[in-house]
Amino acid sequence: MANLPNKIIEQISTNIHQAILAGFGQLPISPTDVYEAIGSPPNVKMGHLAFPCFNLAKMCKSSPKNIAQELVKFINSSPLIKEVKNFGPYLNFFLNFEPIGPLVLEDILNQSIFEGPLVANSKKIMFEYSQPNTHKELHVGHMRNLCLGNALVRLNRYIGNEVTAATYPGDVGTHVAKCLWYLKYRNQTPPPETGKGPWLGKLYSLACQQLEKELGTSEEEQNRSLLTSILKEIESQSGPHYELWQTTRQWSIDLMKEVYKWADVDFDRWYFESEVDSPSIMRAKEFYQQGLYIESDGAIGVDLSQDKLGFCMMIKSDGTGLYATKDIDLAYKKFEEFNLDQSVYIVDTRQSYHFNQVFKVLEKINFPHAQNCHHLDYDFVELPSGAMSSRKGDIVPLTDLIDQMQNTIKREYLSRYEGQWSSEQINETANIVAQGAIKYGMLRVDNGRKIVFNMQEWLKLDGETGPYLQYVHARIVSLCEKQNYDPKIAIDWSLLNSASEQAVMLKLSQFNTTALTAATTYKTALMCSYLYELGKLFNNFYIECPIGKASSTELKNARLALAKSCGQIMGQGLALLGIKAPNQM
RNA sequence: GCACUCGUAGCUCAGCUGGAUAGAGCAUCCGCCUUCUAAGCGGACGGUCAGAGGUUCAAGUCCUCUCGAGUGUGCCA
Repeated sequence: MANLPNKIIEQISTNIHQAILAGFGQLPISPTDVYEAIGSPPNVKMGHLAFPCFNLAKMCKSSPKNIAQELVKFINSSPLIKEVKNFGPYLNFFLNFEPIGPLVLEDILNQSIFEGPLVANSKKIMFEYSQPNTHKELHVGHMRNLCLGNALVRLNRYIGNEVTAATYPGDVGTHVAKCLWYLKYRNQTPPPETGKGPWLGKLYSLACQQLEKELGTSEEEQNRSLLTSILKEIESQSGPHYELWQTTRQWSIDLMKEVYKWADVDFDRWYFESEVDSPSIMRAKEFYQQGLYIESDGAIGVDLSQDKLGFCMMIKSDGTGLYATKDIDLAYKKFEEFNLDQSVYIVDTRQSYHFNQVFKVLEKINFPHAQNCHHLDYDFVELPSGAMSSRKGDIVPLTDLIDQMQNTIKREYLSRYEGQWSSEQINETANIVAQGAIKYGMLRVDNGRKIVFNMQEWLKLDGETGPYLQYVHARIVSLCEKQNYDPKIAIDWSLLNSASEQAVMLKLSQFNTTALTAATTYKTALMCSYLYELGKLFNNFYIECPIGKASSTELKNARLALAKSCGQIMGQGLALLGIKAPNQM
């Protein structure tokens, strides 16, 4: 059973629906329609909730203004409703906040509001995200994908879906061969004791530059044949290059694991490209024999020109496969292994054509789940100078961002705790705050918009940032501690009657709705702005409503409970974005 | 050429399936720590939502066109 995400609106909407039945008789409008139509008036002076009467007016062939005027007469009194007024075409509700205590805040305080599920039918969804190449350096661009994927996994689990998180590292291909070529035949420096992964990534861009330089020289021919033999050895899993591949591949994987650990990201399944490489060619050949694929110019593939998707090549004229070949095979594997309802690929928008081709091919070869494959595209991260390129070495390494962020946090903010806190605590806090800043920065921007990465901008931590939200949480934790918050004390919710208190309450009631929408529309930015708005409302309440010096103990307790609720939601909301919330900062 | 994405304040971005007076942050300028964390709060300044048509009772939001930016488009991934 799914819980409706907002109990206040649920009650109001049944009330409105009954009023519609009483006032206008049977109309094709359900309580759910009413529930979904309810919104907020432009300001609190006009009410807390609004029901627009436009659709109703259409059904009744009357003006929305008249409908609102009529409908207001049929609204039954309810403990939740203080006053109903018609404002032109709208029916606006002024709420009584006392019942919101037991209805919403107590569920937050005892955490039952987080228990869900929020979806009626749980789906088995796989999110494939983070597809870094081994033998290349991880850069800030990879971070957007990682943050987005992880947040969507967390959000979808929260609303009640059964989620598998998968990663698909590219551990084979010409980039690997180039890197190994340089390492073995050109490199002079020994690998460092620590940080072999980033070091290897730097060799890759040196390799590209070196190969470029040697074009047209006597070395060119030999380089080409070395690259081919490296690739062949890896494929046949034998020879010195294969062994070199194994150890260096592990260096890169270690780096990925380190970053995933830092980012608090866990994968249920690692699909390596090397794992699907040769099976995918076998499968492609079978499809060719079955007549599902055709031959064209010596290559094998599928003609998708009818669908304006050109020719999707599956086997090159030299007999090897491509990216698409592997993705076809992988699609089968995923659904077979996990019995999925839906498979989501989180890959940047440059891959849209590729996935359109792959999904169309799946459809043509009668893969039963073709319709359940979805490419979630997002625009990529670029530098002020343009797109990042590992090949040219024109990237900002992820480790640079993390290090600089942590140093800035320590220097600008945490230095004040020196002597008070242990250096472990300072480091740990810097780590968490850096995580908050980076993740929030990546998640707050809509998927369709590109991010131009500028280090100076990213190191500024005022205003709408992750640390702002973490700060709200830390303040609340400290507040509850200092004022001795006690969950067992009964609260008189009627005492919370100032505008800033009520604004926080109303916002808190919208948490699950936001989580549900963010999860199902794949828009993490919705949760980001929700939490930011909540944070601002809390800060406003914090300034306006003293707790330690409240006029009565009852008022103090009520405010403290409100603050505590806000802290719970903030902590949970940040957790759904994959962001930790420190107790002190 | 064709396809997709984007264009909202000086800069960076919100704006829920069309709904009431388009909102934040940064920057600039004022004010607020002998009171619960000033990584904070309040205020001021700042907009022909790229432009033109259209659909609608209602358009930043939907449709068409124009302009501008980006990406992709058969043997890379």
